[in-house]
Amino acid sequence: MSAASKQGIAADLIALLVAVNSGDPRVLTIQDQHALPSGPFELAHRSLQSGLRAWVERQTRLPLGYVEQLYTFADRDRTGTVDQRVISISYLGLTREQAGSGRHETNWRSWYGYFPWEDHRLGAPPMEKMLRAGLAAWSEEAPDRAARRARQQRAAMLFGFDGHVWNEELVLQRYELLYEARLIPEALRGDDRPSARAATVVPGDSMILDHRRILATGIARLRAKIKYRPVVFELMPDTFTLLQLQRCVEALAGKLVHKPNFRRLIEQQELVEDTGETSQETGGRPAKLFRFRRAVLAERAIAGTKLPISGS
Amino acid sequence: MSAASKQGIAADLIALLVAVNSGDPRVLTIQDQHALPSGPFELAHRSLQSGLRAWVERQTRLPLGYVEQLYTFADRDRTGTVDQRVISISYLGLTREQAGSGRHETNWRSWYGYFPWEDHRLGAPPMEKMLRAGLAAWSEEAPDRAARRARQQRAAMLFGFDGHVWNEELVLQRYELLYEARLIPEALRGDDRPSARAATVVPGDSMILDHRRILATGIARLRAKIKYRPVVFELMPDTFTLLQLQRCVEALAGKLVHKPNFRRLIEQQELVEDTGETSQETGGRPAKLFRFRRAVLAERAIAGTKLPISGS
DNA sequence: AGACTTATACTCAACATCAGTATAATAGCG
DNA sequence: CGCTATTATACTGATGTTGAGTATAAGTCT
Repeated sequence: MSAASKQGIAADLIALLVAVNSGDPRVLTIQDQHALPSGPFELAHRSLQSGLRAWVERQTRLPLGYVEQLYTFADRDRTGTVDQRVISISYLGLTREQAGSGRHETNWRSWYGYFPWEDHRLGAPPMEKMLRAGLAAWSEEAPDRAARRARQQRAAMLFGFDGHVWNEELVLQRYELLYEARLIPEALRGDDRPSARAATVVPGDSMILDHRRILATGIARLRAKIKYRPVVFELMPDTFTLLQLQRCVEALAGKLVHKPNFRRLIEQQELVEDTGETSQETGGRPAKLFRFRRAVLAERAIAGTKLPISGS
Repeated sequence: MSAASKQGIAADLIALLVAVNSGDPRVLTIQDQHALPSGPFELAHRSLQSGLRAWVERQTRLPLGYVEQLYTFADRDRTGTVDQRVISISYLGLTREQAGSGRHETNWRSWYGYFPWEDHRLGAPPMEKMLRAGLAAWSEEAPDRAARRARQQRAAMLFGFDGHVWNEELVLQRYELLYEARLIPEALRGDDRPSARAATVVPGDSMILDHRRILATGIARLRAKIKYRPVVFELMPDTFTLLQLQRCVEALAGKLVHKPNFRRLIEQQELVEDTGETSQETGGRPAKLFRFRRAVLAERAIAGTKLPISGS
């Protein structure tokens, strides 16, 4: 049945590189642009992943620890340009923040600059009122009563309105809802009708093409993954205190966790080992410095680990 | 940084279509070939997923319920052909088994024909001895003692040797291990050295190109997914008994589940509703017939559901 | 010295999970 | 007709996990 199409479609590899610095999860963007770094997939590459690793490490000199494929997109209506057809294969990579020393100038930016509504560490963010109003208006536009109710329910579930619990993993679904509700600029591109001017546009920077969607996919994946795989450690320095580790998890998850339970789970599972040293920079009692037990990657890269992400 | 490569790379959409029939999970293959149906991605398609849906429904007339993207491959060394470079974007689709009424002749085949070692419903399968021996031999080939131990441990964890528990989700990792250990024919392709002839080749049909890897990816994804999303119901007829549902889950998971607990979880979560009818075909006491409550898709397409996959 | 901050250890209730057992309703058969 | 085999369905107790709270230790800052 196969017989691949011969009509020359181009393929781009897009890298979503994440680091966490002082309680701020950041993504690498191209200087002065809201764009993720990307490069073409070439015939010389042995595989997609090795192709990505190759040019990222060459161009940014970042030590790429963990890398995983995110998603492959080729939507006609969401690239902005209509004529050219590109398949975008996106990857998530975890690293530690360093000066971008590659040929191209790069920038680390907080991902909450693009998704301010995703940070619930200090409770519901201030713009939630605006979100709520915008979504309510969109619900009202539904043709009939049933559709109206369905929209309201969907919005409430995703954003935690009306007693629904906030689920931090639904980043992509929330983004897609806002897109559908035309509350973000990407949804209005290439539409010149006067009606295209949105009544409300929600705060948060947008990105070129569908890069903000890729970022949403990556945040969602990472928020899910830290709960059952020891990937947080890829973002930490060699030695760290348990509170630093907790702050890193909280930064990613966008919500606070219960300190005693967090410590219990980390220690129970023997994910870390004591270095014998302590950190004085806590402001209070000095904290033990720990080191990730790399051995667990071999022991249960597989079997699974658990991080507690619950209420504060 | 971007600027997509202009060098005409072809993209294929590959469909892994799954149905369950009388305790047997099956995949749609091309008649008389161990190959998954695939079609080219064309410029006319609005998106990758809609492209896939279009040609699958046109060519097979199957009602595609649930569809999700699996993975995108472009490995040079695993396609068999070296000259041509194709990006394979694979999708998983759930359906109900029907006569393939499309233009191309198709076949439903048990996926355990390709992965006999993945069926643990009756305990460890008979070929496990052979697997064990093959993997032990591979471990011995390691250069030093540490590497030898690492190989042994990896094999034991993945296959549940030496007191390790069998984790049914690690389908892909097991396949990749067997590939690395050269215990499956795909690993020997394009290698004409005499040493390429494997001492042992494990039972189980292989497929063209890297299709067996795609199948492994799909089985793994599905086994993980049924635990927290109500996707099993896409594979069930309109009404069914709880035991039928259980058998379906067991067929997918490749292991038996505890009946009382299974029933409790299904009913507790209100995933199904009573139709009032009963089935006489049980051979014993007639069983109530249930229907999937489609409403839960709206209620918590999102919030999550749980299926108990534990010991028998 | 005393207030404040952070680290670390321990306790308890609520809940989910695992596994086993008991009873009900049918079919098949001598 | 009554027995057994088979399946459906309901209940029970032990165990483990999770969420949340409290108490104490060891520093810094004023």
